[in-house]
Amino acid sequence: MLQGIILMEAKMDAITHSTEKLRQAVDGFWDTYPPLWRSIQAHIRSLAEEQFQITLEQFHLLRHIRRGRNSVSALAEMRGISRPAVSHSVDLLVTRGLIVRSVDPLDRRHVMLDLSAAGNSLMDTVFGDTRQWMMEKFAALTEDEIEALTGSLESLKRII
Amino acid sequence: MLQGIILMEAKMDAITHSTEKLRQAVDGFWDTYPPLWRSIQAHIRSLAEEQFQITLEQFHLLRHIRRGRNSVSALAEMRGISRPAVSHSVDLLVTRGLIVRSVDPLDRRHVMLDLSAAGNSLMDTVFGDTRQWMMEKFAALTEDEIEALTGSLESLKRII
DNA sequence: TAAAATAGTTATATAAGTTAACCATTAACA
DNA sequence: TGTTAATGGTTAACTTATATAACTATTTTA
Repeated sequence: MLQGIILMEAKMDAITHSTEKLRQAVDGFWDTYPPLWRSIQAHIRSLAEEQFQITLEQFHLLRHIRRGRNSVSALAEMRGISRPAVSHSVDLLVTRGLIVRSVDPLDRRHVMLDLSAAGNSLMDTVFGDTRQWMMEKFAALTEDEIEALTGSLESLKRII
Repeated sequence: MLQGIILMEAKMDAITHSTEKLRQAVDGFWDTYPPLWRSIQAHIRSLAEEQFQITLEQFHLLRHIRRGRNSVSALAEMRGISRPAVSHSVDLLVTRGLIVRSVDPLDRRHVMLDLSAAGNSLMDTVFGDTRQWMMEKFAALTEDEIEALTGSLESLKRII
């Protein structure tokens, strides 16, 4: 009986310990990622708006189209917004000549979206520039830190 | 001279190597962070909208006010948006009774923003719930991974 | 003390998002 | 096979979030 209590206490200690580390990771996340993400977004926004007159949201739509999400529904799910919202933004991007709509002959309900040549070159520029900028930022880390970061990103990707 | 060329090649190898790792980290970031952030935002959005009828943007304003960014200008800078945009959103939140405006007696240009009791309790609920949810997600990682993650977050925070 | 800077709001406009209602097409099934 | 249900997308009407420009009030500065 006494042994049982001791074991239980040991176990509770372990749980408390682990919970504390989890909480630390979560709080670290909130301290770090939102500001980092905001600075990346700010960089992209100024590039995209100044050089190409598109908004950040439009950039993200183009990004997803480039990665193969080529229907309104898929984009809506990916961005967590409604289909009408995507439809509307797609309108703007088609008007600006950055994407093209075409009907899928295999399922005529489905509208296929693709980047135009202009859209592709815009993305090459914005993404290439942003990657360079991020690499310069990350270059302030040591080799070990970079490796640890890459590993942590892999871990996170697994649990999404 | 020959030795010089060999050294140079060795150095270029080293640079290429490091650049490759940097690029890998940056690409890993883009593969991981946006979907993770999106899922967190989706969680908060449904909580905030369903239980409290506030938008995600409003939640983030409340979050910054709670963390001590108590002026329109500070919030605008923090969120990377214009002061009128903040001013407008603050109006909505004041109307909903979640924050209170008061004039700083030391500088009467400055409007001080604070969470009301209702605003604080809303944030306790939403943030507490979200933290719990994230801890459950992170619990799928091993102890080592959690420690590596916390370390990586520290590294990133340093370079923002 | 006049001019400049700072903090915020108001006015006006656009983009981005919502839900509801709708059309066209395809799939399901009785 | 012909009706019904489901899917993919758009349109309509509305709200929220954002911008820039112009403004008021206050404080700082030269």
